[in-house]
Amino acid sequence: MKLTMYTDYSLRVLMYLGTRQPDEKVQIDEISEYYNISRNHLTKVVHNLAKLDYIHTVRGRGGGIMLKYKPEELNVGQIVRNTEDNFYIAECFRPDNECVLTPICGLQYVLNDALNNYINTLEQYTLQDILPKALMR
Amino acid sequence: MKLTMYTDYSLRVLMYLGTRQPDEKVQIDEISEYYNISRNHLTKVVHNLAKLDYIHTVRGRGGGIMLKYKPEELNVGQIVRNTEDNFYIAECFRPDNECVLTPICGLQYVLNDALNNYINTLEQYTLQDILPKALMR
DNA sequence: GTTTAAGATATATATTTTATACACCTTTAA
DNA sequence: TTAAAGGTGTATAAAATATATATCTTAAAC
Repeated sequence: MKLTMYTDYSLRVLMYLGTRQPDEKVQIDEISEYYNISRNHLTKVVHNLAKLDYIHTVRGRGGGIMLKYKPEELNVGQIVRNTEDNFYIAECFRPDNECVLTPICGLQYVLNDALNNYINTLEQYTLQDILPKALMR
Repeated sequence: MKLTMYTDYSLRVLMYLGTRQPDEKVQIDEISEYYNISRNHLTKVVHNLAKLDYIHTVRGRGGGIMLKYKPEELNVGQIVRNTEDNFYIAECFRPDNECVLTPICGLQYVLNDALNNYINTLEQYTLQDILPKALMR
């Protein structure tokens, strides 16, 4: 059971931006070098974060990215829910489910209950809570 | 975020056995046909369940497998914890972790908290609770 | 108005993880 | 001795995930 790198990287980008001044523009290159992640891959993560309305991107010379909200306004649970796309805990959660038990078994209910508690826990935290305790340069 | 088929199949085998009489031997072939899963693959799952002490296997002619404990004595959370081997939620949980944030960021604590609540929820259920409401033949 | 520095996007490739297949071994009751 | 059962190791396939390549678009600076 693990989250995708996509979610992992999304959180890291937001954390990176969260240590900066609210209106400070940061370049993707800087972040990719800091984490040692390919620039192209990170660009996609960043693009997705912009689509999700978490960050503001500015194209062209002098551009960069910045948080659109304050760290204490960004909920970790929401971020994970939005960036993680695969919540098919077991076969019975998939669209192509072929398990013959599905109509009569109680597993789905139980796994759903657990997953809800997982997300609910994450929702008790904001980006501010997980921010590194040092400025990242 | 999902469990491996290994865990999924393990639960299914236990559920299958749980609908039978306590001392009734069931063959792997029967289960693999019921679920449409390869016999060889299921054999490994079964073997693992035996190692984990959940089932009793009897080799040789007239053999088969059966639950070693009553369904109400088997905890779903324990089963998942024991059959699922990959709980590396994010890179910072892996032995080969290279994330530079690790020493200073609060993500691990938060993800751990959530995972604990996930497992704790599952631990509130027994095999009896998820058993199919019909006998499987 | 051309150059340069930034993000955007589509497609292809590689890597890793997960699942399955194949082949053969061991055990034990009939 | 045979047949029916589980056990085991290795190889292969499939799926999911991550990365690389290449090229495009935008906009400030000169």
